[in-house]
Amino acid sequence: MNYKVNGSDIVLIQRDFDLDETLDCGQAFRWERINKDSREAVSMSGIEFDKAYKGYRLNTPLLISQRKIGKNSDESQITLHNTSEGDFLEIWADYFDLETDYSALKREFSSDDTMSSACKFAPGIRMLKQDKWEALCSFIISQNNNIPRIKGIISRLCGHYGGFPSYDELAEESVESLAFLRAGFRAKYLIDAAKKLSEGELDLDDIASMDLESARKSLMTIKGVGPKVAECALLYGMYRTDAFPIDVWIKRVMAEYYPNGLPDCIKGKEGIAQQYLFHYIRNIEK
DNA sequence: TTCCAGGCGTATC
DNA sequence: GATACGCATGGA
Repeated sequence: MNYKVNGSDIVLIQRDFDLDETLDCGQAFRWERINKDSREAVSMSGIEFDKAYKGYRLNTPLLISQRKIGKNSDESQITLHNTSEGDFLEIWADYFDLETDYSALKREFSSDDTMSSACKFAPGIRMLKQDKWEALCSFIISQNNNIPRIKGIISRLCGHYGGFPSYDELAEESVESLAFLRAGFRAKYLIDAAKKLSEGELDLDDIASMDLESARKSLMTIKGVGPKVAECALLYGMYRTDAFPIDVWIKRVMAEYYPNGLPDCIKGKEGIAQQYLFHYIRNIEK
């Protein structure tokens, strides 16, 4: 992994990484695109950028920007602002999955025509390796819900606690005390998940080490966690790339392109492929 | 007004 | 095991 430390910034040259496609594609809900005249942009000490986001992994904040290099290059300069080399190596390199070669991955996927189109449509998608608890909560909230409202609920949750609450904190709450979230019927599910973890009935590190089927079953003992949410918790929170969440959009993909099942070229990486397909089907028809 | 959103619990057959 | 329905909320 190639990077430069420039004062309090970390600078890398990357292909296969677009901030819009990765941070605003429905896998994480705490990233916000910032304007060029915002307070955050000014704090970047005059560094030029095409696009920039601020957000969090659990309770670590980050400001990240992207600038295309040259006219016809597919490379970008990615800058992580106001961070440290320690946080970069311990948190962000892992979070942004920088050790994975997405060019090679997309070549493999592209032996299938639909996957080839999906990869070309958004070549800068990467899987985010999110925190287990944050991902579980996020996708409990996601059920029968739309992305802007998911973001709103999570934003109110973090605003209330001054950061993402621990499961011990959430376990103390009640449906009434969580009314400010306006999460609807999902509030009781969050509380059930928090209680099971807080009381030690479940342990997300244990679940992460289980075989896929046992991990699914274990997660689904939480009220409000069914097949889809369990699959998302495994994929986004535990980087189980063989997990394949099927929501209304992926159902459309299956019906339209894969009536006879998924292609072999995504085997073992179905979850990553799913991210390209999800983005593709949601945006091509617009 | 009705429909829908990164589903799930429950009742019923 | 399959299918039908209700569920909180808010934007289109």
